[in-house]
Amino acid sequence: MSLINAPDNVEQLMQRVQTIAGMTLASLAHSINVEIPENLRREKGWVGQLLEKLLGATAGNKPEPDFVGLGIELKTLPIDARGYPSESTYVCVVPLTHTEGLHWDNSLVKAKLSQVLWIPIEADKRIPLAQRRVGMGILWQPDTDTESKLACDYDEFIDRITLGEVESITAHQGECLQIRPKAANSSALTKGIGDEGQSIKTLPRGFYLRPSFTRQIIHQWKTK
DNA sequence: GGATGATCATAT
DNA sequence: ATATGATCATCC
Repeated sequence: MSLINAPDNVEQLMQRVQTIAGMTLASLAHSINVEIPENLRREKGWVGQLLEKLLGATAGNKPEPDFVGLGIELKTLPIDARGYPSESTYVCVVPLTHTEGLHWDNSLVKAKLSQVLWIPIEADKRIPLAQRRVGMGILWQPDTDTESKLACDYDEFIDRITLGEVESITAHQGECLQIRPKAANSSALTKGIGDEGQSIKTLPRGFYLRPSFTRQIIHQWKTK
């Protein structure tokens, strides 16, 4: 695989983004000697990892934005036949212990969502993976109203976790964000807070952005 | 058909 | 086990 350095500045990053826009996953993978799987069934994160390599993302699996120096998080966005996101977007792991004093302003969710480079990717299952094209990236920041909605969701979730209600949180809660399991399987457990304040073993959870949320981002971009 | 809960690959 | 990259599979 070829080695691509981290971009020095936003302009350089966006120039790379523009260069790959319109290209197929097969040609992009080939350009850096990455093998392309038949489908994503066993490699669900393959597209995201390909884009990280192409654009020089550096965070790896560390809990921080992908382009640390630029404060930019990279997210691929699977786009359906109608031109809108078809899946939720994973943000980061949900803290399930030591949640006292946690709030939006000192959260990892805020750090990651303060500036996101969304890369739309064709994801219609009728298109073979190799032939799917990459769209033009969108450098996005939440507006004031959007950020307060995110903050509201986040703080409510943390409140419930602190109160020992983690096991009764479902994906129905939250306007923009939701909490869902994020684990290798249903027997992977982590430490959490029980309903009597005791330590319990529970499923690891992740924060996700609802498709309705990312749909708005795409919609705003299309109509501006 | 869409959303929820479950799962897959990889690195540390 | 925890974190990243996400999509899959099933149920409603």
